[in-house]
Amino acid sequence: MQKLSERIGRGDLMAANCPSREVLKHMTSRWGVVVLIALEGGTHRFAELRRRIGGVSERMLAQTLRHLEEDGMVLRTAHDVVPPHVDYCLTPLGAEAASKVRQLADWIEVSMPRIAAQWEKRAS
Amino acid sequence: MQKLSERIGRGDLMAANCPSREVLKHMTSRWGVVVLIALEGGTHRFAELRRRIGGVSERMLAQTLRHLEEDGMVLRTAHDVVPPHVDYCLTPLGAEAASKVRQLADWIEVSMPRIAAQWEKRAS
DNA sequence: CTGTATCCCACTTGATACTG
DNA sequence: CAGTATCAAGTGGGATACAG
Repeated sequence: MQKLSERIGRGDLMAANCPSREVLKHMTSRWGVVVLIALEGGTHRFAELRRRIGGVSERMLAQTLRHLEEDGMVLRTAHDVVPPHVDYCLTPLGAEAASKVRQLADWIEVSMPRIAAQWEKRAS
Repeated sequence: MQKLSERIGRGDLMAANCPSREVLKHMTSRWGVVVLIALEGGTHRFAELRRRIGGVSERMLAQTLRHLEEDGMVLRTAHDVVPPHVDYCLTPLGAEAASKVRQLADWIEVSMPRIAAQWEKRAS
C-alpha cells in the first residue's frame, strides 16, 4: 500500500470503501481521541474511564472501545467474577495511535490563539 | 490554554462547546484531510481541486474549503474576471495543519497491515 | 467557472430503560 | 459493574437544479 501523500491526484484517494478511512474515523471520532489519550495514562475500568472522560454516555463509550478493540488498539480484559470487572488498556499499536492523535490534538490547542484570531478578524 | 494531554481527567475535556473540537472536525472531516494534503502540492483552482481529489461533490468541496478558510488554514484568492477564476492555497498555519494530518494518515497507511491482521483474526 | 439553494437520507449520537 | 436495546434527535453528506 502506497502512502496517502503519494496517491493524491490519482482518483482513488481515500475512496468511500478505503479501509484506512474506517480507522481514521475510529481514531478521530467524537470520543475516539479522548479514549486513546485517556488510556495513555494506563489501564482503566469501564466506569473509571467514563468518570475520567466526563460527558460520554455508556453507549458511546462501549461503542468507541469496541471499535478500537476491533482495530487492535485497545486490549479488553474481562475478569470472570461477580460483579463483573473489565480492564481496558492500549496495545503497542494503540500506544502509537494515541501518540499520533495526541500530537494532532496538542498542535490544535497550541495553535488555537492563531485560529481564534482569524475567527475574530472575520467577525469584524 | 493547557494542552489536551494535561487536562485529561479533570472533567472539562473536549466538551461539546470546546472550540478546538470544531477545528479537529474540520481537519479530520471526510474531505478536510484530503483537501489539506492536496493543497500541500501547491495552489489550485476549484475545478482543478475537484478533479484532483475525485468523488467530492461541489457542495462538499465548497463547504470544506470555506471551513478551512474560516480557520485560517486556506487562502482564497478570487480574480475579478469572467468567467470567475479562484485560487486556493495553504497559509503557513494550514501548511502546519496539513503536515500534521498527513503524518496521521501516513501512520494509518503504514500500520494497515497490522490492523488488517487483527480484523482477519477476529473474523476467524 | 465557481459556487449557492434545496431536498433528502443515512448515519451518529444521546437519553432512557433494562439485563447478566 | 458493565454493558445492550430501543427510540428520538441532530448532523454530515450527496444529487440536483440554479445563479452570478
